[in-house]
Amino acid sequence: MAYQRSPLMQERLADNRQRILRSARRLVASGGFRAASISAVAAEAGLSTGAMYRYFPSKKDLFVEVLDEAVTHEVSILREIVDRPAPAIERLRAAVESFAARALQGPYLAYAFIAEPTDPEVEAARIVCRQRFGEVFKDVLRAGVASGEFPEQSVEVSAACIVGAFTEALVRPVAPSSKASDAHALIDAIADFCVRAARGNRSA
Amino acid sequence: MAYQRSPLMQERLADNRQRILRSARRLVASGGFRAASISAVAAEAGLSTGAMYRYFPSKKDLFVEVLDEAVTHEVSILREIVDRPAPAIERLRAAVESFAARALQGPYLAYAFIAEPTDPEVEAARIVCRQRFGEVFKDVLRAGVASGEFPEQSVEVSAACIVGAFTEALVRPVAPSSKASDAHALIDAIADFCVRAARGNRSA
Amino acid sequence: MAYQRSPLMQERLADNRQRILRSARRLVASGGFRAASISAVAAEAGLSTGAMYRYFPSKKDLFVEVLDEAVTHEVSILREIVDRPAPAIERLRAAVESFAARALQGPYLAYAFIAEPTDPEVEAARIVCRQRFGEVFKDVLRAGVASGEFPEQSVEVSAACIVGAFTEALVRPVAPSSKASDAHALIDAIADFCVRAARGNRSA
Amino acid sequence: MAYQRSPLMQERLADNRQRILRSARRLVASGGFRAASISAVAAEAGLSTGAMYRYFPSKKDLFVEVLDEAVTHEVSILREIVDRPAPAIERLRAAVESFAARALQGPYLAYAFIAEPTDPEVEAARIVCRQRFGEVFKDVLRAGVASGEFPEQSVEVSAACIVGAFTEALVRPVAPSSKASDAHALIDAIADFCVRAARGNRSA
DNA sequence: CATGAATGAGAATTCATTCAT
DNA sequence: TATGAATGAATTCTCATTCAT
Repeated sequence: MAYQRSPLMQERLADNRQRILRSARRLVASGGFRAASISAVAAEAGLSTGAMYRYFPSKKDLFVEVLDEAVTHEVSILREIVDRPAPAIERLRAAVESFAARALQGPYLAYAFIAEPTDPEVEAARIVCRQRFGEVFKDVLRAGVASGEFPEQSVEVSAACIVGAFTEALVRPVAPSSKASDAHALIDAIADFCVRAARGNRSA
Repeated sequence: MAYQRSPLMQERLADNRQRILRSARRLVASGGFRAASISAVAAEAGLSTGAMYRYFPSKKDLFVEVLDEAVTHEVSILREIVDRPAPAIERLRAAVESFAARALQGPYLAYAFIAEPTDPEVEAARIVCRQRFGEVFKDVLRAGVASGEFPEQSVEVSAACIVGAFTEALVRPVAPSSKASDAHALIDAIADFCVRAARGNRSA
Repeated sequence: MAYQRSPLMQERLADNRQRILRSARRLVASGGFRAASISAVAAEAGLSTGAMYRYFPSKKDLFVEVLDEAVTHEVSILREIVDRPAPAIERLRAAVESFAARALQGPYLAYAFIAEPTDPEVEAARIVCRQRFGEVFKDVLRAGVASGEFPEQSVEVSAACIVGAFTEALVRPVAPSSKASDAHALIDAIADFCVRAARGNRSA
Repeated sequence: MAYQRSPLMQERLADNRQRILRSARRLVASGGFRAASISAVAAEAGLSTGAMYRYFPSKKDLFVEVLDEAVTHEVSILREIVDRPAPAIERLRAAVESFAARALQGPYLAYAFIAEPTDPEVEAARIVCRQRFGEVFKDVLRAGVASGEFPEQSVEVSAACIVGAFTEALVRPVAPSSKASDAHALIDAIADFCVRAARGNRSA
C-alpha cells in the first residue's frame, strides 16, 4: 500500500542532510557565521530555502548540529590518540599534531569552532564544544602529572590554554607565505609549544 | 558661510566622539557585537542615531576604531612592561598577568577582541589587532631566546599561541565558581602556562 | 491503457474522500482553520499530501466542501424538525435545541461554521452556508406569522438574528463552569431566548 | 541642546499612529484579518513596513489595540445610553439601534469584531472584547428583570444572544438590495427582535 | 496511482543609513 | 547643527502545490 522508497531516494535524502551540514560547515569555515545565512547554505547545497526546514527545524538547530558533529568527530580521533599506552608527553604531542594537521588541510573544524555565531543558543553550543574539546587534553595532562612527566599545574586552565593556543595559531593568517612545507613547520612549532607548556623544565 | 568652531564646541565634539567609542566598547564587552547596534550605542552615549554619523562615517568605521583604540591602549601598557630591563622570563610573566588582570576586571578589551563582528571589514581589523598584540610577545620571546633563557623556537608561532592561550582561558566560562580569589589563581595558572611554554626545560 | 476501476478500489477511493473530509472537519472544529493545513489534514487522514490533490483540486475546494457537507447534514436534520406538523413555536424551539445540543457535544459544525477561513472563496462559502441555515428558520418564522403565533416581523432579519444568537452563545466561552448539567441549562436558555424573540407578547 | 520637536512634527507622529490604527481597522473591516498583513496596513497608511514597528512592537500588539480601541469606543457610547434613566426596554432598543446604525455606516467595528484573526493572542483579545460588549447588555437585562419589564431569564445567555444576533444580522450580506431606506428598516427589525427576545410576552 | 521531497512566493521583523525639520 | 522618523533590503520561517520515482 505504502510505496517503497527506492534505495536511490533514500540515498538522496541522506545525501541532502549531509550536503546541508557540509555546506554550512564550509560557509562558516570560509566566512564565519555571518556568511552562513539559510539562503546561502541552501544555495551552496543546491536546495531551496524551504527544503532546509525538512531537514532541520530551525537555523539554530542546524548550526548546533554542525558544531556538534564537527567536535564529535574531532574528539573521537583525539580520544583514540590520547588513550594509547604511551608516555603522556608523546600522546599530547600526537594529539596536537593530529588536530593541527587536519585543521590546516580541511574545512573540518577550525573556524566554525572559533567564529562567534549570531544566535545565543548556537553560541552556547559552541562553548560546550570547546569544553568537550578541552576534556581530552585535561585527561592527558592529568596522566602526565600523575606519572611525574609534567609538573603540578591547573589542568583545567592548561587544557583551555592549549585549545586556545593552537586554534589561534591555526586560524591566524600566518605571515605572507603558507606553502605545504610551512604547514609542517607550523604544526611542529605548535606542538612544541604545547609540549613545553605542559612539561615545563622536567628533563626529557 | 565660513564657520569658526569655538574651543568649547570643539571640546564637546571631542567629548562626544570619546563617549561614542566608550559606549561601543562597553556594549561589545558586555554582549558581543550582537549587542552593539548603532541605536544601542547612540542610546548608551546619550546621542541620537543621526549624530553618530557626524562622528563616524559608518558603523564599520566606528568599530574598526573601537578595536584599534582598545588594542593601542593595551599594547602600550604591555609594551611598557616588555621594554623594561629585566629577564625575559619575568617580563613575559608580568605582561601576561597584566593583561589577564585587566581583562578579568574591566571591559577594556577581552570580548571585543575575541568576539566575531558582523562586518567583514571589522573582522579584518580584529585580526590585525591580534597580530599587533602578538608583536609584543614576539619581542620578549626573541629577547629570551637571544639571552639563552628560552630555547630555540618559532617566536611567530609561540606568540600566536600565547595570545590564543590566554584569551581562551579568560573567556571560557571556567568551572562553577569565579570568586575574587579564583581570579588570582586563574591569572597565575595562565601565566605559569605561558612561561613554561616559552622556557621549556631550561633550568630556572 | 484503458483502466477498469474495481469495485473494491472505488470503495477505497470513496473511503479516502470521506476520511479527508472528516479529518478536515475535526481539525477545524478543534483549532479553527488555522490548524487545518493540508499536511495536518493529510496526517490526520493517514494519507500523503500528494494524495489530497487526487481527491480535491485545491485546499479551497476541500474546505468549501467541508462546509457544504456540514451544513447540508445539519440543515437536513433541522428541516425534518421544522417540517413536522406542530405549532411553529414548538418547531422553532425543537430546532434550536437540536442544533445547540449537537454543537455542544460534537465537532460536527459549530466552529467550522463560525471560524473565519484564510481563503476568501472559503469565506464566501461559509456565508452562503449561514444563509442556507437561515432559510430553515425563515420557514418556521413565516409559518408562525401566518398562523398568528408570531407577530409581524422581518423574517429575513429574525432568521439571521436567531442564527447569530445561538452560534455566539454557543461559542463564547461561557462563564467559569461548563459541566453537563450546565449544557442543558445553556440549551434551554438559548431556546427560550429565540422563542421569546419570535413570539413576542403573543399569549402562550 | 535637545532640539525642540515642532508642533507640526508632533502632529505627524500622532497622525501616523492613528493612521495605522485606522488603516488596520479599515482593512480588517473590508477583508478580514487575512487582508491585514503588515505590509498591506503600511501601504494603506502610506508608510514603510519598518515604520510600523516604531509605533507598534508587533503585529499582534497592533491588532489587540485595534480591537481594544474599537470596543472601548463602542462600549462607552452604549454605556451612556444604557445608564440613562428610562425604562429598560427603551434603553435596550436605543442601544441596539445605536450600535447597528454606526456599524452600518462606518467601518468602526462590525467585521473586525467578528472576523477571526490568525494570531491566537489577537483571537483571545477579540473574545474579551465580545465579552466586554456583552456586559453592557447584561446590565440592561438585569435592570429590566428587576423592574418586572422582562421575565426571568439567564441574562448571561441572553446578552450573548443579543450580541450574536445583531452582529450576524449586520454582517450577513442581506438580500439583494441595500439602499439607505433598507438600512433603517434593518436597524428597526434587529431592534425589534432583540426587544421581543428580552421582553417576551409581558404586555407593553 | 501514491508518495513525500522540493519548490518558491509571502509573511513578520530588524537595522544601518538618510534627510526633513 | 542635532534629531529621530522613515526607509527598504535582508533574514528566518511557513505552507499550498507540484512532480520524479
